[in-house]
Amino acid sequence: MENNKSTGEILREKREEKGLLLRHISAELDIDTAILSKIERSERKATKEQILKLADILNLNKDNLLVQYLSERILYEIRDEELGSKALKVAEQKMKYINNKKSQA
Amino acid sequence: MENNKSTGEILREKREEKGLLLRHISAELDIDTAILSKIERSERKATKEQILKLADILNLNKDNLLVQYLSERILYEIRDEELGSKALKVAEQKMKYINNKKSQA
DNA sequence: ATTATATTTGACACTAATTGTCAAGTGTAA
DNA sequence: TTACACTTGACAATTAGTGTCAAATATAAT
Repeated sequence: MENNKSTGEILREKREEKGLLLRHISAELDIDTAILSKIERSERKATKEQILKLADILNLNKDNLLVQYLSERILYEIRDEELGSKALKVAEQKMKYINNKKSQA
Repeated sequence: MENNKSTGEILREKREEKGLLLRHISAELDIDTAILSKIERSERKATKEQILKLADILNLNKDNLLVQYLSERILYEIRDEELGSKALKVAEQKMKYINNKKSQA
Protein backbone atom coordinates (compact mmCIF):
# COMPACT_ATOMS: atom_id res chain seq x y z
CA MET A 1 0.00 0.00 0.00
CA GLU A 2 3.05 2.22 -0.26
CA ASN A 3 2.92 4.23 2.89
CA ASN A 4 6.36 3.41 4.05
CA LYS A 5 8.14 6.36 2.59
CA SER A 6 8.30 9.37 4.84
CA THR A 7 7.02 12.73 3.66
CA GLY A 8 10.60 13.92 3.67
CA GLU A 9 11.74 11.09 1.43
CA ILE A 10 8.90 11.74 -0.98
CA LEU A 11 9.86 15.40 -1.16
CA ARG A 12 13.53 14.79 -1.68
CA GLU A 13 13.00 12.16 -4.35
CA LYS A 14 10.67 14.34 -6.31
CA ARG A 15 12.89 17.38 -6.00
CA GLU A 16 15.92 15.48 -7.25
CA GLU A 17 13.90 13.90 -10.02
CA LYS A 18 13.11 17.42 -11.16
CA GLY A 19 16.71 18.55 -10.82
CA LEU A 20 15.80 21.34 -8.44
CA LEU A 21 18.04 22.64 -5.67
CA LEU A 22 17.07 23.29 -2.07
CA ARG A 23 17.41 27.00 -2.64
CA HIS A 24 14.99 26.99 -5.54
CA ILE A 25 12.25 25.51 -3.45
CA SER A 26 13.05 27.15 -0.13
CA ALA A 27 12.89 30.51 -1.91
CA GLU A 28 9.34 29.76 -2.99
CA LEU A 29 8.45 28.64 0.51
CA ASP A 30 10.16 31.73 1.87
CA ILE A 31 12.30 29.85 4.37
CA ASP A 32 16.00 29.15 4.77
CA THR A 33 17.43 26.15 2.92
CA ALA A 34 18.45 24.77 6.30
CA ILE A 35 14.84 24.12 7.22
CA LEU A 36 13.95 22.47 3.97
CA SER A 37 17.02 20.28 4.32
CA LYS A 38 15.81 19.26 7.75
CA ILE A 39 12.28 18.64 6.54
CA GLU A 40 13.54 16.33 3.81
CA ARG A 41 15.57 14.38 6.33
CA SER A 42 12.65 14.25 8.80
CA GLU A 43 14.56 16.28 11.32
CA ARG A 44 11.84 18.93 11.34
CA LYS A 45 8.15 18.90 10.57
CA ALA A 46 6.78 21.09 7.81
CA THR A 47 3.74 23.26 8.39
CA LYS A 48 0.52 22.42 6.60
CA GLU A 49 0.92 25.49 4.39
CA GLN A 50 4.40 24.37 3.37
CA ILE A 51 3.12 20.92 2.48
CA LEU A 52 0.44 22.37 0.22
CA LYS A 53 2.92 24.65 -1.52
CA LEU A 54 5.36 21.78 -1.92
CA ALA A 55 2.67 19.67 -3.56
CA ASP A 56 2.14 22.51 -6.02
CA ILE A 57 5.79 23.11 -6.73
CA LEU A 58 6.67 19.46 -7.12
CA ASN A 59 3.46 18.35 -8.85
CA LEU A 60 2.57 15.93 -6.13
CA ASN A 61 -1.02 14.98 -5.36
CA LYS A 62 -2.14 17.36 -2.64
CA ASP A 63 -4.45 14.94 -0.85
CA ASN A 64 -1.94 12.10 -0.80
CA LEU A 65 0.82 14.29 0.47
CA LEU A 66 -1.39 15.85 3.11
CA VAL A 67 -2.53 12.43 4.33
CA GLN A 68 1.09 11.31 4.63
CA TYR A 69 1.89 14.45 6.51
CA LEU A 70 -1.08 14.26 8.88
CA SER A 71 -0.43 10.60 9.62
CA GLU A 72 3.09 11.50 10.67
CA ARG A 73 1.77 14.20 12.97
CA ILE A 74 -0.59 11.68 14.53
CA LEU A 75 2.22 9.21 15.10
CA TYR A 76 4.35 11.97 16.55
CA GLU A 77 1.60 12.72 19.04
CA ILE A 78 1.83 9.17 20.43
CA ARG A 79 5.58 8.70 20.08
CA ASP A 80 6.94 6.51 22.87
CA GLU A 81 3.47 5.87 24.27
CA GLU A 82 2.99 2.25 25.22
CA LEU A 83 -0.72 2.52 24.51
CA GLY A 84 -0.37 4.32 21.20
CA SER A 85 -1.98 1.74 19.00
CA LYS A 86 -4.93 1.28 21.32
CA ALA A 87 -5.37 5.03 21.34
CA LEU A 88 -5.34 5.05 17.53
CA LYS A 89 -8.05 2.44 17.37
CA VAL A 90 -10.20 4.28 19.88
CA ALA A 91 -9.67 7.50 17.94
CA GLU A 92 -11.01 5.78 14.84
CA GLN A 93 -14.06 4.56 16.74
CA LYS A 94 -14.76 8.01 18.06
CA MET A 95 -14.30 9.42 14.58
CA LYS A 96 -16.85 6.99 13.16
CA TYR A 97 -19.27 7.83 15.92
CA ILE A 98 -18.89 11.54 15.24
CA ASN A 99 -19.29 11.09 11.49
CA ASN A 100 -22.43 9.05 12.07
CA LYS A 101 -23.93 11.80 14.16
CA LYS A 102 -23.11 14.33 11.49
CA SER A 103 -24.76 12.36 8.70
CA GLN A 104 -27.87 11.91 10.81
CA ALA A 105 -28.24 15.66 11.28
CA MET B 1 -17.72 -0.39 23.18
CA GLU B 2 -18.29 2.65 25.38
CA ASN B 3 -15.88 5.17 24.04
CA ASN B 4 -18.38 7.90 23.57
CA LYS B 5 -17.89 9.65 26.85
CA SER B 6 -15.24 12.31 26.86
CA THR B 7 -12.41 12.18 29.35
CA GLY B 8 -13.89 15.24 30.99
CA GLU B 9 -17.28 13.58 31.40
CA ILE B 10 -15.66 10.50 32.90
CA LEU B 11 -13.76 12.65 35.38
CA ARG B 12 -16.74 14.71 36.41
CA GLU B 13 -19.03 11.71 36.84
CA LYS B 14 -16.55 9.89 38.99
CA ARG B 15 -15.79 12.96 41.07
CA GLU B 16 -19.46 13.60 41.76
CA GLU B 17 -20.05 9.94 42.46
CA LYS B 18 -17.40 10.26 45.16
CA GLY B 19 -18.86 13.48 46.49
CA LEU B 20 -15.63 15.37 45.98
CA LEU B 21 -15.37 19.06 45.14
CA LEU B 22 -13.21 20.65 42.47
CA ARG B 23 -11.03 22.17 45.13
CA HIS B 24 -10.31 18.82 46.76
CA ILE B 25 -8.93 17.40 43.56
CA SER B 26 -7.34 20.52 42.15
CA ALA B 27 -5.41 20.85 45.40
CA GLU B 28 -3.93 17.41 44.86
CA LEU B 29 -3.10 18.25 41.28
CA ASP B 30 -1.67 21.57 42.45
CA ILE B 31 -3.67 23.67 40.00
CA ASP B 32 -6.46 26.20 40.29
CA THR B 33 -10.04 24.88 40.37
CA ALA B 34 -10.65 26.90 37.22
CA ILE B 35 -8.49 24.59 35.17
CA LEU B 36 -10.02 21.43 36.53
CA SER B 37 -13.44 22.86 35.81
CA LYS B 38 -12.37 23.49 32.24
CA ILE B 39 -10.85 20.04 31.88
CA GLU B 40 -14.08 18.43 33.03
CA ARG B 41 -16.03 20.43 30.48
CA SER B 42 -13.49 19.68 27.72
CA GLU B 43 -12.59 23.32 27.42
CA ARG B 44 -8.96 22.54 28.19
CA LYS B 45 -6.80 19.48 27.80
CA ALA B 46 -5.17 17.92 30.83
CA THR B 47 -1.50 17.02 30.82
CA LYS B 48 -0.51 13.36 30.86
CA GLU B 49 0.73 13.72 34.43
CA GLN B 50 -2.62 15.14 35.51
CA ILE B 51 -4.46 12.26 33.88
CA LEU B 52 -2.33 9.72 35.75
CA LYS B 53 -2.87 11.50 39.06
CA LEU B 54 -6.59 11.76 38.38
CA ALA B 55 -6.79 8.04 37.75
CA ASP B 56 -5.16 7.50 41.14
CA ILE B 57 -7.33 9.96 43.00
CA LEU B 58 -10.58 8.78 41.45
CA ASN B 59 -9.78 5.07 41.31
CA LEU B 60 -10.08 4.92 37.57
CA ASN B 61 -8.19 2.40 35.48
CA LYS B 62 -4.99 4.16 34.42
CA ASP B 63 -4.67 2.49 31.02
CA ASN B 64 -8.28 3.06 30.05
CA LEU B 65 -8.18 6.68 31.04
CA LEU B 66 -4.88 7.24 29.29
CA VAL B 67 -6.18 5.65 26.09
CA GLN B 68 -9.24 7.91 26.19
CA TYR B 69 -7.03 10.87 26.74
CA LEU B 70 -4.55 10.01 23.99
CA SER B 71 -7.33 9.32 21.51
CA GLU B 72 -8.68 12.80 22.16
CA ARG B 73 -5.27 14.30 21.56
CA ILE B 74 -5.07 12.43 18.27
CA LEU B 75 -8.48 13.68 17.20
CA TYR B 76 -7.50 17.18 18.24
CA GLU B 77 -4.50 16.95 15.94
CA ILE B 78 -6.80 16.40 12.94
CA ARG B 79 -9.66 18.65 14.01
CA ASP B 80 -11.36 20.23 11.02
CA GLU B 81 -9.19 18.29 8.58
CA GLU B 82 -11.18 16.91 5.69
CA LEU B 83 -8.74 14.03 5.34
CA GLY B 84 -8.61 13.18 9.02
CA SER B 85 -9.98 9.70 8.83
CA LYS B 86 -7.75 8.74 5.92
CA ALA B 87 -4.81 10.06 7.90
CA LEU B 88 -5.85 7.94 10.88
CA LYS B 89 -5.97 4.81 8.77
CA VAL B 90 -2.58 5.50 7.25
CA ALA B 91 -1.17 6.17 10.71
CA GLU B 92 -2.37 2.72 11.77
CA GLN B 93 -0.73 1.11 8.75
CA LYS B 94 2.53 2.85 9.47
CA MET B 95 2.26 1.81 13.10
CA LYS B 96 1.81 -1.83 12.13
CA TYR B 97 4.73 -1.61 9.75
CA ILE B 98 6.93 -0.16 12.45
CA ASN B 99 5.86 -2.75 15.02
CA ASN B 100 6.61 -5.51 12.53
CA LYS B 101 10.10 -4.21 12.00
CA LYS B 102 10.64 -4.07 15.74
CA SER B 103 9.55 -7.66 16.33
CA GLN B 104 11.84 -8.84 13.53
CA ALA B 105 14.86 -7.22 15.14
C1' DA C 1 -33.78 38.97 50.11
C1' DT C 2 -29.20 37.67 52.10
C1' DT C 3 -25.52 34.89 52.87
C1' DA C 4 -22.63 30.94 51.87
C1' DT C 5 -20.44 27.87 48.94
C1' DA C 6 -19.36 25.74 44.34
C1' DT C 7 -18.51 26.41 39.86
C1' DT C 8 -17.66 29.10 35.63
C1' DT C 9 -15.77 32.75 32.81
C1' DG C 10 -12.46 35.62 30.68
C1' DA C 11 -8.37 38.58 30.85
C1' DC C 12 -3.90 38.02 31.14
C1' DA C 13 0.97 36.02 32.74
C1' DC C 14 4.28 32.36 32.32
C1' DT C 15 6.38 28.49 30.08
C1' DA C 16 7.33 25.23 26.67
C1' DA C 17 7.25 23.81 21.93
C1' DT C 18 7.64 25.08 17.26
C1' DT C 19 9.50 27.52 13.50
C1' DG C 20 12.86 30.31 11.87
C1' DT C 21 17.80 32.64 10.90
C1' DC C 22 22.54 32.59 10.58
C1' DA C 23 27.27 31.24 10.22
C1' DA C 24 30.40 27.78 10.23
C1' DG C 25 31.14 22.99 8.77
C1' DT C 26 31.23 18.93 5.48
C1' DG C 27 31.22 16.73 0.88
C1' DT C 28 32.05 16.67 -3.89
C1' DA C 29 33.51 17.86 -8.20
C1' DA C 30 35.58 21.04 -11.37
C1' DT D 1 41.90 25.49 -4.11
C1' DT D 2 37.79 27.34 -5.54
C1' DA D 3 33.01 26.77 -6.13
C1' DC D 4 28.72 25.10 -4.97
C1' DA D 5 25.14 22.16 -2.52
C1' DC D 6 23.93 20.67 1.50
C1' DT D 7 24.17 19.97 6.70
C1' DT D 8 24.78 21.17 11.49
C1' DG D 9 24.05 23.45 15.75
C1' DA D 10 23.49 27.66 18.49
C1' DC D 11 20.15 30.64 19.37
C1' DA D 12 16.17 34.19 18.20
C1' DA D 13 11.28 34.83 17.19
C1' DT D 14 6.75 33.22 17.22
C1' DT D 15 2.95 30.51 18.57
C1' DA D 16 0.60 27.20 21.44
C1' DG D 17 -0.13 25.35 25.92
C1' DT D 18 -0.65 25.81 30.90
C1' DG D 19 -1.54 28.45 34.68
C1' DT D 20 -3.39 32.40 38.06
C1' DC D 21 -6.65 35.53 39.56
C1' DA D 22 -10.79 38.11 40.31
C1' DA D 23 -15.27 38.83 39.02
C1' DA D 24 -19.63 36.59 37.52
C1' DT D 25 -23.06 33.03 37.90
C1' DA D 26 -25.68 29.23 40.09
C1' DT D 27 -27.71 26.84 43.82
C1' DA D 28 -29.28 26.10 48.24
C1' DA D 29 -30.20 27.38 53.09
C1' DT D 30 -31.56 30.93 56.18
